Amino acid sequence: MKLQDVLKSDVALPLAKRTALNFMITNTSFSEKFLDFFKQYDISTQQFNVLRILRGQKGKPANLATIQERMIHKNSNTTRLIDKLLVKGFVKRTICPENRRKVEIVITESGLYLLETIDPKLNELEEKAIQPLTTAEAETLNILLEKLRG
Amino acid sequence: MKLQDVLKSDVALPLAKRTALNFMITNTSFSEKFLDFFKQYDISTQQFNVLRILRGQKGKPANLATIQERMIHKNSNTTRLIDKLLVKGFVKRTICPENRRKVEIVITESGLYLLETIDPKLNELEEKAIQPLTTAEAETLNILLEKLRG
DNA sequence: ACATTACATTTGTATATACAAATATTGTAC
DNA sequence: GTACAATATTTGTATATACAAATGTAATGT
Repeated sequence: MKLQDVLKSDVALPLAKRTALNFMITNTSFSEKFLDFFKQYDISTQQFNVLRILRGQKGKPANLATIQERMIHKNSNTTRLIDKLLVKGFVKRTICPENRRKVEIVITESGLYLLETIDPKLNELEEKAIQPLTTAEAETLNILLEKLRG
Repeated sequence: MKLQDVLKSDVALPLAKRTALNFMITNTSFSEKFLDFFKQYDISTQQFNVLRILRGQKGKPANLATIQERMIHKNSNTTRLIDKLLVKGFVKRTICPENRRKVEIVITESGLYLLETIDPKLNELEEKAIQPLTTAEAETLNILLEKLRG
């Protein structure tokens, strides 16, 4: 769908504004797909990301600051996000014995199992999402996105 | 900043996953810029978009359904969003006399003035945001984004 | 040892987002 | 003209996001 169709206008926009709008619109439709996907597993995109970070720790516990640092949206409330995962039994949280200010968070068996269930389905969704692009186009997009971040 | 630096890992990711992650990360840094920008005017990105839609009506009142249809995030609560703009004096809301189920929303002088103040500054921000790309790269990005939406 | 500062997390509060249910009004079938 | 369906918006509720203030703990200087 072209930008003009979304905006219901044929006014020519300057390149910068056009790019910004195209980017936001594409992101909305893109992130909605992932939101819908995770809904069936009753977790949010952020909760999934935290579980993935914890799995990457390979058994080593992570404290809140470490998780926050690696999250895509750093401003969300990590304490309450972990609370949600605790209630669902996907993580364990204990106070760090060496430094009682810190907490140690690890992913549970149940959390690992959830990730294993999600993994192949998510791969499918990702493949499907970039389907409209050829391999070369997708590679170009990656380069442009990294450049855009500066 | 490269994807590996963000993820603090050198594991090679499949193209689809890499693209999805790159896209989300870039969008986060991108939309944060706009969020910060609008903060100084004490409105949200969505509120600004609604004001812009209303200005596009050129005096013709818009009802809620019309606004919602043209919004980028269609799922947000348009009634309460308009409430906020009402309190700030940027819009007026009256019940449509021909069909009392509908409401008629118009932008006020104060709302138009706000947009005129914001416009040039926003243009600057947009220019600055795509600065890392050459004109040709930005054009390519636009094409790829539209393709990606399908 | 005591006060001060730094650190790590939690809590409070305001707003935003998402979706379902409720309300009010209009249109339609009989 | 009354019941029922359709339309348009509002309200309720739950969760998510954003940021500041509060809490509890450890480190440092004197």
